[in-house]
Amino acid sequence: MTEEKSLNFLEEIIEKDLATGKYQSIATRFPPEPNGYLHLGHAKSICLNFGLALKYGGKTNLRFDDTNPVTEETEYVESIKNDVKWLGFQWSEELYASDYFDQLYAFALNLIQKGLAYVDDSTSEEIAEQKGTPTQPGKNSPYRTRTTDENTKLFEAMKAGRYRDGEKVLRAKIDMAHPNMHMRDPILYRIKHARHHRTGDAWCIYPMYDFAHGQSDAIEQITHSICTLEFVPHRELYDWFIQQLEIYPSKQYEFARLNMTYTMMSKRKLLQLVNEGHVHGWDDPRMPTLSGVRRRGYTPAALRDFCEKIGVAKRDNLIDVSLLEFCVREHLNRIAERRMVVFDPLKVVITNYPEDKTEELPSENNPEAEIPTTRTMPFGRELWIEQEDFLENPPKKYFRLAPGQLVRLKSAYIIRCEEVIKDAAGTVTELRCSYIPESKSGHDTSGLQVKGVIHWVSCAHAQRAEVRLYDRLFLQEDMNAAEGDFRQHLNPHSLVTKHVWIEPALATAKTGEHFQFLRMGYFCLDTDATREKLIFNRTVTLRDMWAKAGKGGN
RNA sequence: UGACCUAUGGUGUAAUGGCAACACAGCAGAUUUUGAUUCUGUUAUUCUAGGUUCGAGUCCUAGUAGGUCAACCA
Repeated sequence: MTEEKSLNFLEEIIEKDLATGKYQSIATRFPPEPNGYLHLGHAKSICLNFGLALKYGGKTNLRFDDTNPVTEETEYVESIKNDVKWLGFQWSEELYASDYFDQLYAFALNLIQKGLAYVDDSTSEEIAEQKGTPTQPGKNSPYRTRTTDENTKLFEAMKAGRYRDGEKVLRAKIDMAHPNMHMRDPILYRIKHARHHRTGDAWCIYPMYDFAHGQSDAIEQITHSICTLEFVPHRELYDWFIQQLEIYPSKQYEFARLNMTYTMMSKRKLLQLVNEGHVHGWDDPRMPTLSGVRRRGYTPAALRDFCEKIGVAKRDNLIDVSLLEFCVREHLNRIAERRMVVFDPLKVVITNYPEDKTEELPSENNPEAEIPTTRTMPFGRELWIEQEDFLENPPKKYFRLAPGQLVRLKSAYIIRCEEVIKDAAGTVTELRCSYIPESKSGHDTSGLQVKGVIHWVSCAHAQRAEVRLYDRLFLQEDMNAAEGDFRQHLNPHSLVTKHVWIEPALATAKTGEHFQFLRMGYFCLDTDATREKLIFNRTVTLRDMWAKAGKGGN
């Protein structure tokens, strides 16, 4: 299989840079701000940055962009490291923008010396006023003409803590009429008397993103600094600092962020969902966070495959969530062991099966496995089957149980429905069936051809468990375009809890294991589960052509 | 009424001036002790108008549409 994969635009740039000898090897970085949990959008960035370095034999740093002490916490640092590792990537160095505070301060002084930065006493409102608008040029600040000496002293005083928050800022001196708003004397440093998660109280001035990011890249000699499209206008500033400071010329490249149908990726709004109790936490299995999808049962391999499949480009996109589900199913189909679980039980009594008899019937764990293994399932006279696997008046191509009709109990026998028992209200409460002894799975000499195969559990041996069924969090396909408050688009049925009957083998299920509940979907043990109370999350449903055709009823 | 980015099936992504392809989704069929998986087939695509060229999805110009930019956030 000669797989001639075409290159994405970043791979093309890198291959060219390597071919021309511009770089001997490449260096990328994944630069999250530790102010929240990572989500699927970050996964795309992680796979990109680490994937590129892996492919071209380079390195990737994990760098925390921690220049704003009031939003950042160590808790987030730990969860981010955990998520990156879980996704399957190993960073070269763990670094922090705050590692460079001394260096960044020196850079600022350098700019002041060159007459390219000044201390401004304007209020934030005044500075906003001076900026102008995209269609109108800005105005120079009255403090723009301060001398180098004055600026140096003032900036040192800012650092020394002689001013309150907001009293002064350090600004670059560029061009207040520049067509790019980011070039209109951007703020370099602001005063924040706040405790930083790593540097504590050592600093009361903190660099802005634009004054920290490119320089951090330069310090680490990042060759390809890859970020999302909204940073395109920042690139000019990024290059300007590097040029004026005469430091390593890292280059910034931008790609389109991930958008997914029925999903929202905004950190701020996700935080709102958590804080307002619409979900049960950052790791709620309905959340698009990595901790959420992990708990739900998505695998790192499936996520990496997904990131590979969605590709990388510069145009806005809205990825169909069914592609993600496809990737998850494809992986789980290979690795998940099969189990039988009855969600809505209907009792079946096999009238010609001895009351005191129990058989241990082998059932294959995974038909996809190279080396097949089996477990045994106890079979007895009384069984639970799924309510929807019986219909008193079945439509044309209904392969399941109906009065007088045959079905196979998976890995067991073929049974025939002989009698339907109902309660006073006319609800079916029990089926009395006969089994065909010669139809035993693996030793079938009955010669019967049965189209329908259903799952079951033995009443005498089945155990209880809770099952949590998840559906999309939002009803609107494109949440970026959704009108009104995003919360009004929440799906009220995104979580449905059921109490089900599980086969005995499931009693020893462990966290991190993946199962396919036959015909019901892929499941994993939830982190809330205990030995006494088993709880399973539905990771994803199975494809279901029958239900899709609307023939499943209900 | 500015600057910048983008425009290929329903959704993504390729095609690097030379036969518009791959995946998902959809539809149809075969196989199947999961109406799963697997396999086969199938529907559907270059924003518009000019230009360059033997030849344009690709290059140029203009238009149109969508997105981004005016935090002491990142």
